Amino acid sequence: MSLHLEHLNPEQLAAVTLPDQHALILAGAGSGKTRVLTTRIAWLLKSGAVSPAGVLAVTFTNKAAREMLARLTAMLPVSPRGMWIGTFHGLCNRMLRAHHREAGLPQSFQILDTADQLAAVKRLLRGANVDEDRFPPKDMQYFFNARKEEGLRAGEVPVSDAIARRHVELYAAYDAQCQREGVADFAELLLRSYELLRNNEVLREHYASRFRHILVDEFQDTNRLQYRWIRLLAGTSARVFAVGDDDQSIYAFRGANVGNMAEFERDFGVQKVIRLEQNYRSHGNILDAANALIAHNRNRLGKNLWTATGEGERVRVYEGESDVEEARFLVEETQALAREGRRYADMAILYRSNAQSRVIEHALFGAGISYRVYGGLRFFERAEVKHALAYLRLAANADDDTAFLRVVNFPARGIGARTLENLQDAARARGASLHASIDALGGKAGGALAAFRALIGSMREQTRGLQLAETVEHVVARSGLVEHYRAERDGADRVENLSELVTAAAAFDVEEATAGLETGQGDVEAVPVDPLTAFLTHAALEAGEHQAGEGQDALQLMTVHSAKGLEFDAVFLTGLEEGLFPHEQSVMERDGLEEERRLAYVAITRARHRLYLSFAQTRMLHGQTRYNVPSRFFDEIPEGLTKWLTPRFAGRRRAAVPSFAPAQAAPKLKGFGRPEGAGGFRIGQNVTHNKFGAGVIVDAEGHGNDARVQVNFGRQGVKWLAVGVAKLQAA
DNA sequence: GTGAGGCCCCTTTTT
DNA sequence: GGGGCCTCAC
Repeated sequence: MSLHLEHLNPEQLAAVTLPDQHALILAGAGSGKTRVLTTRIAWLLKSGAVSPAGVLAVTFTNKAAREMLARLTAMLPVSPRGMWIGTFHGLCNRMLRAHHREAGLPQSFQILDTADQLAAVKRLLRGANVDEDRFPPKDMQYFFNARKEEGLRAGEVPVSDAIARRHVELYAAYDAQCQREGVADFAELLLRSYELLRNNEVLREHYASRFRHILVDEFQDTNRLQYRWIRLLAGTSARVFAVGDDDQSIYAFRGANVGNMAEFERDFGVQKVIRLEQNYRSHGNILDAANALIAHNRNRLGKNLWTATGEGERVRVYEGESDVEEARFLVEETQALAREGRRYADMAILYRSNAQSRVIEHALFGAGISYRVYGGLRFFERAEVKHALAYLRLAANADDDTAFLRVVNFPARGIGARTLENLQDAARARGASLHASIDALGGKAGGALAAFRALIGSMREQTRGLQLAETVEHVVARSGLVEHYRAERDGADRVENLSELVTAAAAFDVEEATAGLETGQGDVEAVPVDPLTAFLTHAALEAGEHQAGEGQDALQLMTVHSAKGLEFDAVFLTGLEEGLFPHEQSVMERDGLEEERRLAYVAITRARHRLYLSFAQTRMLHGQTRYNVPSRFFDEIPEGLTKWLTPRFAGRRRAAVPSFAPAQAAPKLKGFGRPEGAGGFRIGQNVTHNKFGAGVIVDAEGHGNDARVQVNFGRQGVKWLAVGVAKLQAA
């Protein structure tokens, strides 16, 4: 076994070879975090401190788990089987399947993804006659998940007023509905697994004595419940090795709690905090820009990245007149880089929000540059695939009401809203599932429902004993989905995806997916595995890689969030405008600006050799033109590190431009379409005012000297000024 | 019961 | 500008 310890720097080596104790590793961007994590595991095994079965390593994404597994496999002489390596949800799922009885779940319980959960919540609210304007389904979904992530069941949530009481009642009803239907949402996987360990001493002791070493990746992204789960699992004897970077915490909005890092230090009495500060990715100027920016955050554990690779090029800055101009610049510049011999796949265009990609895509498409957009719908989330999966879920468990409602009338088979309302009433009255309540309805509607029940029944019968792929093929064929989509104008892709689903089932390795689940007879963790359930679980927990364009030389487009963990030779960080980045809605939130700054930090540290920052004076967003002020983040990067490709702020007196300036959406031009309308001024023009400083005209009315213009002065506010009175000057 | 057109809203995202 | 959802007309 070759660990190549000689290639590690002193801090990395210290982390890898740390004696038997808890540790917190503050691993800066590009500091070799994954390498340290995997080498640590290999070192523990090699030194005989632990056997593979005593190791549990947990990550956030399937991708990170796969990466870790691949590196370990390459490093170890033996297969890493026996170790528990996976995502929080994957590991909790595994535990719940093994101990489903103790956890109070059916062995083949189904997992609701976010969309399934929302559908289930809507159904609940409608059934309970809840006013959806007062209790929006999305808000309720958020409420349930937030409580679960705090580890609270309905009975434990403090109630202060009537509204809160209603929330809690609905929370209880939602959980009861899930329980009745034998389904669990994502947060439930964690909470149920946590409760299982908490309430069952035998199991807790079993796992506490099994896992000697627990390693946690991206620790800054853990939420409170995940942290408590780790604490419980570690018990008093396991050692926890937590790796994270508080400066890269960008998921507070979905419950991540950076505070877990400090809490971990305290709760576990961590003796050793190791900082990995040498960056192996970026050139000096890029790193200095990142460091200078993040230094503006107050709440930091403190860390300063350095590099031995030299300062490299300056950070290039570009100002466009419009988003279209900015996109044109991106096209020209990436083409120029390509001519110099760089691969498009080594360049990335990053943006704050997905809506920004459209203009860029349009320009790239026009120029014939092949590109790949990350994010968006993934394979198992596509409507047609989810429909097919719903039929499969019903074949496995006919009481799955979410799946039932999804396809009972898709393709259309004459079962309308009225019929379903009646059926739901009947089911509620009996406390039974929809499927089990079909007999309650007679007449024509009852007949159509009975036919559907027969279809599901025959799917179940006829797939008994078949291989997984045959099962999927049979169910897809009988569902009528293929005929339905064939008849649609643009249905070809969907038909294609349905056959792709059969292929995915054939390629699905049941053995691998369930490795270690079916252990020896009498083993406490043993669990019989049904391939269909394994496949459906895989579909829910791993929505599928973004397909298409993998491996070809395509320019990479993605949000800053999805760029985390990746690196590129050249990075274009676009749309650096107040209101967009930092986003106006974040600026309002507590600690929101700091998270935006960390986001910018993550973006900047993705670049190896070359970094571009760009912004535009005007941008079309949500169908309206907005006139923007450059991002305050420009003020936070020392001038000496940058090189402006356009005149610095194009004549704007940057110093006077305030750092808080929510972007203004300009109303439709009120008879003010001509460029020189209001006393020589035009919308979008930069102006200065003696008292308010620099600003930009966002609206106007009237003509000549009677005209009034609305000016966005950023922090000084937005003012209407009479052109004839206010001494406005063109900037 | 079904499909077409109107209306609303609009960060970030993994499991 | 555009996608999802709802209402309305057949």
